[in-house]
Amino acid sequence: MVSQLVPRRGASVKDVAAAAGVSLGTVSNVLNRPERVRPSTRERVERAMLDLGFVRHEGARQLRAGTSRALAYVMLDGRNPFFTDVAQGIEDAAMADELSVFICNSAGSDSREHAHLEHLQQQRVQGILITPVDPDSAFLAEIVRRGTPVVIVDRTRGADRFCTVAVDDVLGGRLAVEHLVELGHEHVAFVGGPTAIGQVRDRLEGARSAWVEAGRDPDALVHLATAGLTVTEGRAAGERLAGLPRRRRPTAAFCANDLLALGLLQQTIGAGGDVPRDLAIVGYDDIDFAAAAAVPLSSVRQPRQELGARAAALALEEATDPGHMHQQVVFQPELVVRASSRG
Amino acid sequence: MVSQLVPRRGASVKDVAAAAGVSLGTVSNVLNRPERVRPSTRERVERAMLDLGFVRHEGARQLRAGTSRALAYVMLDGRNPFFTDVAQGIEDAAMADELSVFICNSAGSDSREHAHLEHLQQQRVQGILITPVDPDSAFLAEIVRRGTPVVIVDRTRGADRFCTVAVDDVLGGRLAVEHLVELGHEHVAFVGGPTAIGQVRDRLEGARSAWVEAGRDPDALVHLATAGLTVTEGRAAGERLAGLPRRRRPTAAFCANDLLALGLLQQTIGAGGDVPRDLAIVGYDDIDFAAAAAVPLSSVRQPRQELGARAAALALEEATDPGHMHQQVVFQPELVVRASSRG
DNA sequence: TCCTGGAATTGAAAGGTTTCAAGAGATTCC
DNA sequence: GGAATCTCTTGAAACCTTTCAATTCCAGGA
Repeated sequence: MVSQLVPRRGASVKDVAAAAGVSLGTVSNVLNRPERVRPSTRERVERAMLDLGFVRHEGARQLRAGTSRALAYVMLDGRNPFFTDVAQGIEDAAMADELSVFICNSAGSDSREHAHLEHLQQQRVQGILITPVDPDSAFLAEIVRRGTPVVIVDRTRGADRFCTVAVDDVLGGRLAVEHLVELGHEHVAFVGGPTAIGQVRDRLEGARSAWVEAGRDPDALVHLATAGLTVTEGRAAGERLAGLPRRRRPTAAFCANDLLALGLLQQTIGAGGDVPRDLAIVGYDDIDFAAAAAVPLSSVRQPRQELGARAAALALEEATDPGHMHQQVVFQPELVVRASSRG
Repeated sequence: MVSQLVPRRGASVKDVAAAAGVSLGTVSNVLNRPERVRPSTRERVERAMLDLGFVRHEGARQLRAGTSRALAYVMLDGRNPFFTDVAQGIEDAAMADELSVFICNSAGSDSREHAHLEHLQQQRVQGILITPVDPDSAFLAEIVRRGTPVVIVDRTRGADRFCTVAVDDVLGGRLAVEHLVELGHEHVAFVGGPTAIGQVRDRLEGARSAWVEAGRDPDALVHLATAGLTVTEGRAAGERLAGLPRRRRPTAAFCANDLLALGLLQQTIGAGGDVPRDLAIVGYDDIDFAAAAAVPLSSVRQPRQELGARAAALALEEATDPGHMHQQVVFQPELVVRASSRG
C-alpha cells in the first residue's frame, strides 16, 4: 500500500522576516553570517525564529547554494558488526567536518543497492562510500560520470575509476595460514564462500600461497565452501567437518570472517569437541564478539574505523579538489592470536 | 579541518528539454506522469536524459512538491545488533511504501542525537523514528510542534505526546525471573545499568516483583550495577561475581541485555566455571549471537523487526492522516530457553 | 472543407533559500 | 559642516522542479 503524502508547510524565512520586521536578506544573514548583523537585530530575528518554530528548508538551501552537507555509506550487510564499525569510523570523521552521514544498507541485494544509489544521487550528497555487491558494476562508473564522487570501501577492484580503501586480504590470508603452519598443522580447512565475493577469493588466495610456500601438500588445504558469511553457515560447515573420517579431518580451520568462525566454534564445542585441541580456529575481521566468544577467537584484525575515516576523507577530497587523482589506500591487517588457536 | 565545498551542477530539466526539443513541462511529465506523453516523445526525452547524465534534483523537487519521500531512524547504539535489526524492520516496511530511510546513530550521545534531529527536520523527512537518549527531552516535543511526526521506539515514556512502539519490559523481566524461580534458584543477580536507562529500570522492576511474588527473600535478588550495556561490562560483572564468597554468590544471573550476558558467559567459562551448573544465565533481546554463543543463551525475545515495521507504519499514518491520534503499541516479549539456563 | 473533442504539449508561476550589488545610517576626520 | 568611511540592511535575481490552465495538434464525423 502506497500512502498519500500531504505537503507540510511551516514558517519560512519570509515569515520570520515579517515577524521580526526585517528583510529576507537579514534573516539569511543571521543564518549564514551572523557576525554581519547587529546583535540587537540578530536577537530579534532569533526570537522570531523560535516563536514561529522556523526550520530551515534544506532542499531550498541546497537548490540555491548548490551544495549539500552530507556523505553517504552504503553497507553490504547491516547485521555484520564489521560494517557497522566501518560506518562508525565514517561518522566520526564526517562529524569533524560538520557533515552528516546517511547510512544505507543494501543487505547484499543488487536492487536495494541500486535504489539507494539512485536516491543518494538525487539528494546531491557530496560523496558516496560503498562496499558494493559488485564492484565492477557499470552503474558505479556512471554515477561518477554524473558527478558524484564514489569511494569503494573494502575492495580494490575498479581501482582506476575510483578511489578505494581496503585492507590487503591476500596478506591477511597469509598471516592466518602462516600462523597455523607454525603451530604444526598439516591439515587445514579454509571455510568460506561464495568465491564470487572478492574478499573471500583474496583471503583464500593468500592462504593457499602461504601454505604452498611453507612446503605443505597443496591438497591438505581444503576449501570448505559456504553459501554465505553468516553464523548459521559456520555451524553448517562445522557439521560437515565433524562428518569427515578422523584421519581426513583438518586439525585447524581458517574462516573467511568471524561470523563463520563463531558458528564453527559453537558447533564444535556443542558437539563436545575442544577448541583448539581438536580444532584450532582463526577468524577474520576481529569484531568485538570475537574476543568475547567462549573460546576467545584468534582473528585477522582490520582497522575498521580507520578504513571508514580514510574513505570519508578521500570522498571529500574528490568532491572539493578539482585536480583530484584517484588513490588506492591499502591498510595492513594484523593477526591477533587468542585462545582458539593457542593450544 | 572544515573543507571548502564546491557546487556541483549537472544537466537540469531545462537542458534535457532543449536537447530533446520539447518544453520543460513535457520533461516533467515524462518524470512524473509518463502515461500522459506520447511514446515517441517520451523516448526522445529519455534518450536525452541518458545522454546528458541527468539526475533529478531532489531538493528542488521537494521544494516545489512540498513533500519528501524519506523516513529516518535514530538508533541509540549502532553497534548493538538489537538496534540494527529494528532498523532492518523499518527499512523493509518503508521500502514497501516506496520511502527511503535515513539511518542515524546517536551512539548514546546527547549532542550527536541533537545534531541528527536538527538535520532531519531540515531535510523535511516524513517522520522521525527514534530510540532516544532521553525520552523526556523537551526537544522531541518541540520537533512535533514544528510539524515532524516523531515515533518513540522501544520506550513507553512521553506516551501522551508521541506514538510509541515498545515491548513490555516489566513483563520481560518477570518472565526471566519466573523461569529462574522455577528452576529452584534461591539467589539471583540482576546485572545491568545504569538505571537512568528506562529499559534497565523496567526489566529490574519486573524481575523484582516476580521474585517477591514467588515468596523469595527480597534481599536474595541482588542488583549488580554496570556502567553500560556492553560485552566488556558483562565481563567485569562476571569478575565481581566470581569475587564473592561462595555462599553469598548467586547461582543465576539475569542480564539487562544480551551483550552483558555474553560478556558474563565468557568470563565465567574462561575462569573454569560451568554454565549453567555454576551459574545459569538469562539474557535479553535474543540477538542472533545469543543462540550462537558457546553455551547457547536463554534470552527474552523481542519482536525486533516487527517493532521497526510498526513504528514506520505509525509515523506514516501520523504524517498523512490529519485526524491522527497518538497510539501506544506494546508487544509481548517471549522467553526463549536454551542451554545457558537449562541444567 | 469545417468542426469537434480528446490527446499531447506548452509556458508561466510558485516554492524557500542564498547571494550580491546597492542603499541607508551612523561615525570619524578635517 | 561636509566628505569620507564604516557598518548594517535591503531587494531582486537565481537555483530546479512541479503544476495547471491554456494552447496546439490530430483524427474522425458531418
